[in-house]
Amino acid sequence: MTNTTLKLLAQQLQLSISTVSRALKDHPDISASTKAKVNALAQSLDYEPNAYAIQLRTQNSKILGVIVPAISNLFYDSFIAAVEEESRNNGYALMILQSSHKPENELDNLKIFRQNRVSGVFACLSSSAENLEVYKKMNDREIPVVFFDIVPKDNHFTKVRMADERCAIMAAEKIIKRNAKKVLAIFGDEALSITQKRKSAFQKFMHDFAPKIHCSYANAASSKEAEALMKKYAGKTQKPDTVFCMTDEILIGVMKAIQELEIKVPTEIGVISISNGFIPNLYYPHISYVETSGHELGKLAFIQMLANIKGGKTLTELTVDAKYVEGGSM
Amino acid sequence: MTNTTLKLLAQQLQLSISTVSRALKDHPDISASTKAKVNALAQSLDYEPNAYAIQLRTQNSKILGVIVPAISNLFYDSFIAAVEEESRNNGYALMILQSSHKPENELDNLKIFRQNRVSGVFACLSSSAENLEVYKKMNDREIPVVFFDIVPKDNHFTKVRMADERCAIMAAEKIIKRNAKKVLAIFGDEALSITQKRKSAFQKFMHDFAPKIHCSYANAASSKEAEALMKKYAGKTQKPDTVFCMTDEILIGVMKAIQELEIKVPTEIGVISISNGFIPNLYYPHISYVETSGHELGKLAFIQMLANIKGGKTLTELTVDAKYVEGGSM
DNA sequence: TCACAAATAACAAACGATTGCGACAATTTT
DNA sequence: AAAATTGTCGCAATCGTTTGTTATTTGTGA
Repeated sequence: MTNTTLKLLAQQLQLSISTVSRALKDHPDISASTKAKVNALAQSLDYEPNAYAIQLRTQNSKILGVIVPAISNLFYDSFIAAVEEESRNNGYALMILQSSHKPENELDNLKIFRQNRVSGVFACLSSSAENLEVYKKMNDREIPVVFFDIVPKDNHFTKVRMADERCAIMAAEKIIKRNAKKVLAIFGDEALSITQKRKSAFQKFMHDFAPKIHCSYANAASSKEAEALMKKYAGKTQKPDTVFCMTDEILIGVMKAIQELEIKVPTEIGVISISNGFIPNLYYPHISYVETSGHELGKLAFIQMLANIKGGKTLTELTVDAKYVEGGSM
Repeated sequence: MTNTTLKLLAQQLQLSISTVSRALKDHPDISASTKAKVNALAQSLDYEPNAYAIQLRTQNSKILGVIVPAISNLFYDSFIAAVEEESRNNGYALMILQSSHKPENELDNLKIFRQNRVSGVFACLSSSAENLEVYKKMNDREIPVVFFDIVPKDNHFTKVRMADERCAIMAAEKIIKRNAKKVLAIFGDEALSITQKRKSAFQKFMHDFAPKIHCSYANAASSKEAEALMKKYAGKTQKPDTVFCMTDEILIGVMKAIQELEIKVPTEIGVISISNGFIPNLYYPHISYVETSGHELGKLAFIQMLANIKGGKTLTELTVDAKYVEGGSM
């Protein structure tokens, strides 16, 4: 079946294309009776405007692009879910691509976005190497970019992220309150700015407010690494009595080690993490965590995007605040 | 900055638009020297063809649509990740929408897909009410639809899914092997065809090959429900010695109950589930499961889509086989 | 030198929708 | 009754690309 077009409707009604077009959008120039006829036929022929023709004309695609390192990720998929919801409510559709942590994919994806003339892009940097040139190119094309979660240092971009420093500090506060003596703090991929922020904030806070607590700092880029680290430290004579996990991945690895070694939580060891809550609540007792909500972040990002699209430039860095959720592991 | 178009290139080179267009795609009509000049300028002016104009001309959008009940789902997001990867490798981009289990969203989403003239749609039914009219409409428009996971009964569609009956039977086999005496089998949303298939296959198998084993069947649409069910059955005088969980959600609920009641796995109770493996491996001991890979299914779905797009109609139902993964819970 | 064929590039018509402007009637105003 | 206003609608250009057809140049053989 051939698609119904304005042309087809016009022919059948013995009207001009422009009249049909105007009738369909309730233009005052068109008489009520004509409008009725046009609408009736459009309905019965199941007319649906061709989005491509419209965008070619109007230069406005009503499509937003999203780049995440990986879709299969508890944080990002809740972010995406939120953005998708907001988008649909506002008449936008989403085009989602994953960089798989590879800069070359990131470039490819951005190219696809440019070719499809998306109205805006939500981007999460995939690597430490901030090749911001491409993003500047997007700005040249007047395609707004809203960075989320892992954002560039450069101040020329709109950014939304969790209050990373606050998260780390909240965790540190709880650790101090627990009267910990020896802490193992495991952070994520060292190259990422988000890791650096959290780590330095955590370190500074512990140093300033609890210099007597002995802290061991480590980085783990995967579950496996975290598991190995935990096992190593648990084997030492001076075992840690509290462990801090910066990400879900790390928490999973740490818990694998703890379960395998049959260390009791929270009596033998306290556990605290930064998470959206899904993983911490799978364990028993539930792991206490500082909540970072991908959902909240998604909503905020969308608001920023809309502001960017409509009102021109709004170059700011906004953060979503965190809150502590008591499990039973501290 | 205004976007570079063929027109602009043509003006600067004192050539016609058609010549520039042909030069860019290495058409034999154009001389090598002209091609070189055109390519050089296109490069330096960062020319990128307007996807909308192309699609308007060629009626081919190179965009595929995906509808899932929810993006935040361990199974679907691995499916999406796989499809996305295959798509990018084949020059397609993905438009992803979620129905949030609401039929009205499903309709809205399909409308968006039609308006954007996607080249094909991957769909997972969001409800028991199979309102297939919309999908027939897609077929009328010659937009191929590949159903995945939760598929319609109708044979006029292309479908890929897990070998649901096999999954259930494999689990049943393991339960019999374990010498279970009393089994609690919890299935998912009763209205879904996928649930019905798994349940009836499981029931029939248990009935035929182990009629002496006492089985209790139940349905749980959420984690909470599963948790409540497990607690209820654990409180009975005749406690189940084995529990089967059809989904990750159910497993999560069941494990909450088991952990809270401090029931020992696998000595006091055996646990087996159907999953992609992520959740089962978080527990200790690992939960044994029959593996259903969203990744595999995604790859298969993409192959089917490509066949549909290129070779016309291929109306078949393909299934991805499952395998049993030994944890330590049986 | 002329005719004839390649080789090269321009013309023009689509694809489907939007929109400023002008055309023509019917109606109102003076 | 002539002029101005209003209500309806059509014409035509435009967005950026593709592609069938035609026009122009260049080179070849007789």
